Order: sequence, then C-alpha cells, then structure tokens
Amino acid sequence: MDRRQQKTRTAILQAFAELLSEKRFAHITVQQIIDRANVGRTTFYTHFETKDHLLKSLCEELFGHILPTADQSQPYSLYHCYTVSESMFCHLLRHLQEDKTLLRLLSGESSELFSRYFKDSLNTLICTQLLTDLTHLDLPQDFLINHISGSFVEMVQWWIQNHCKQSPEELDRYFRIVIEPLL
Amino acid sequence: MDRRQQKTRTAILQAFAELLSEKRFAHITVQQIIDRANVGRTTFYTHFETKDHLLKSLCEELFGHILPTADQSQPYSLYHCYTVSESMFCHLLRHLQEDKTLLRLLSGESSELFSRYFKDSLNTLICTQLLTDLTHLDLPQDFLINHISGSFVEMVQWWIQNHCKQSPEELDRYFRIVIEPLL
DNA sequence: ATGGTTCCGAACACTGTGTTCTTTTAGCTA
DNA sequence: TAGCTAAAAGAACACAGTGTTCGGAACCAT
Repeated sequence: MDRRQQKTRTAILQAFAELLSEKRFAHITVQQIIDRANVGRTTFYTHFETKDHLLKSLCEELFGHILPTADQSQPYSLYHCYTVSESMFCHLLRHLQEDKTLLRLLSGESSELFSRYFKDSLNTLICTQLLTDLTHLDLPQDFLINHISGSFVEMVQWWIQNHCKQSPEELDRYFRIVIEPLL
Repeated sequence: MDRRQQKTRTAILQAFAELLSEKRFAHITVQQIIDRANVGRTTFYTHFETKDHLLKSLCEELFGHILPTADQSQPYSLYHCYTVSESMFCHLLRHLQEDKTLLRLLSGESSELFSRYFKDSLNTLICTQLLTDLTHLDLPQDFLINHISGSFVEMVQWWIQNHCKQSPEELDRYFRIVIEPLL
C-alpha cells in the first residue's frame, strides 16, 4: 500500500483516538478530526465512509493487537479445575496495562463503545479456547460464557476507573476467586 | 402541574421510547420525535433542553418505577449465607418482565445507554442494601459490589437477547449459582 | 370572561455532513 | 531521472439537523 495512504490513515486514527479520550464520540466532529490529523476533508472521506466506520476501524486496530496474542498463546484453556500458573486473562491484563491508548479509550466518555466490542470479541475467543464443556453446574453454557466475558470486562472497567491501582497479577487473583467456583 | 404539560411530556417520552426501539439514539432526530409525538418544535425545547437531557429523563422515568420498589421492599439483604425465599434480584426480574417498554429499550440498538444507567443505579442500591460487609473473601468490597451489579445487568442483557426464554425464577436461580459462592 | 400559561407554526441563523471539482504533490516504475 | 499515476489539498456546494424567536391561537384556572 502507498506510503501516503498509510500515513494519513494512521494520522486520522491517532487524532481520533486522542479526541475520544477528551470528549464523547457524539460530540466529535469530522472537522476536529481532520484538523488534528492535519488532513484534507476529501482525504478523510476517501479513507472512511462515515464517523461510525472510523470507530469500527479503530476498534479492530486496537483490539487486533491484543486479542490474537491471547488466542495463539496456547493451552491456557481458561482457568481449569487444577490451577495453571499462567492464565489467558492475566496475559490480557498485562497487554492492556501497556497499551496506553486502549486504556485511555476504555476510561473515556465513550467507553461503552469499546467495552461492548471488547466483550463480544472476548466471547468468541472464550468459545474457541473452551475445550471442555462446563455443563456440570446446571447452567446453560452460553450463559456461563457470557457471564465470564461480561465479568471480565466489568472488572477491567472498574480497574481503570480506579486508576489501575492493582497489578495485573492481583487483578487476575480477584478474577479467579470470582470465576473459579464455576469451572 | 398543568394537564397540557403532562400530556405533551408523556407524548414526547412515549414517542422517543418508540423510536429508540427502532433505531439508534444517534440516528434519531428531534424532528422525528416531535412528528410522532404530534407536538410543536418550540414545545419540545421548552420541555427538554437537548436530546441528551431527554434521554436522561427517560431513564429516570423508567428505572424510577422499577428500582425503588426493590429498595423499600425489605430485608432481602441480597442473597445471604442462609437462603432466603425471595430475593431482591428476583423481584427486579419480575418487574422487568412486565415492563415492555423497558425490555424493548434494553434490547434496542442503544441498549448500552440504558444498561449503564441500570448498572449505576443498581450499584448504589446494593450499597444501601448491603448490611453485612463482605470482606471474608480477600477482595475489595467495591470490587465485589461492582461484580455483582455488573453480572446482573450482563445477565439481563443476555436474557433479553435470547428473547426472555427463562422465567424470572429460573434466571434468579442462575444468578444465585454464580453469586452465592461469594457471599 | 379574563388573565396567564402553554402550545403551535413559520421563519431564521448556525453548525455539521458528505460530495464535487480543480490544482498540487508525492510515490512507484522503468 | 523522467514520467505516469495515484493520492492529497482546498474551496465551493447542497443538504440536513439544531436551537431560537416571534406572533397568534388554544387552553386552564379563578
């Protein structure tokens, strides 16, 4: 792909991410984005159809860095009956801690947008990771999966709102206490 | 209050709620609201400062019916170590099942807006209901409360997306299994 | 009935969107 | 390095939505 395209694309995404950590999605205008990205109006619209498409692209960009690493990174296979030294969730938390952009967005005023995307991705991720089925408790499996991914994202939101006081390992411990009785 | 005021106010809220179950908040225009409510443009703006304020009013209106009943309704005191026949959550679920408007909104494309409000309200509600402190597990109390309210709202979303197949009692049972180990 | 409030409707300025056009610039190719 | 091509800039445009202002009509209370 042309170097120019790459440059403007990242400039736009960057500017957009910055703005999102300052104000709500709905209150951000295309004009503000292109001003900050130092890009022409026409250029913006050749790259992104609408502001909504831009948001989607940003989500894919950011979570695309985080989630696949957890996916490939082997038989974490969630927490299991027997304790594993390393968990997928701890892995995610560590990555999250380092990605300042993502942290800002998940704490910004439009955090729901990203949380939603995060949770949906996590949901499918858990489905693929989940080898054993968890029907030993008398609960529907998709309910349980939804509960796990939902709780995780809720925890992350809580963590970020409290300014990330805990270490990823400590947070992982919390999550184990809350989730392990169900596995 | 003047009868006219009441009429237009509810007409606007009603129209807005209808529209919200059809399309996203961001894609709803004031024009559409006042057309459906059969109300003049000026009138709208004397009642509500902006579309955002209207949304807030709608939240207060709808959840104002549901939550206080759970609040007063006595020492459910969450689930407790000893099982109680009736729980605050089951109570909420029953009310929710009957409120078609609320169900539509929580399943619509702007459900995050309502879920967020729901969770925040639930959070403070739990704080007041929570008599005993739950520090016996080695977890911060506010983390635990956040986990409970978050999980509940996540469950409700899951329930509604699956077209409310389960009865409130059955759903309450799910929630007990998931939460009770922590109390 | 009459005074005060509320509603209506049309008009208005203003902001933001998304498109079109021409001119300029930058990257790939040979 | 020259030349072709694709991309960006910038200005202008039509359009849609917002929020306000006005005069006049409809309504409610006393």
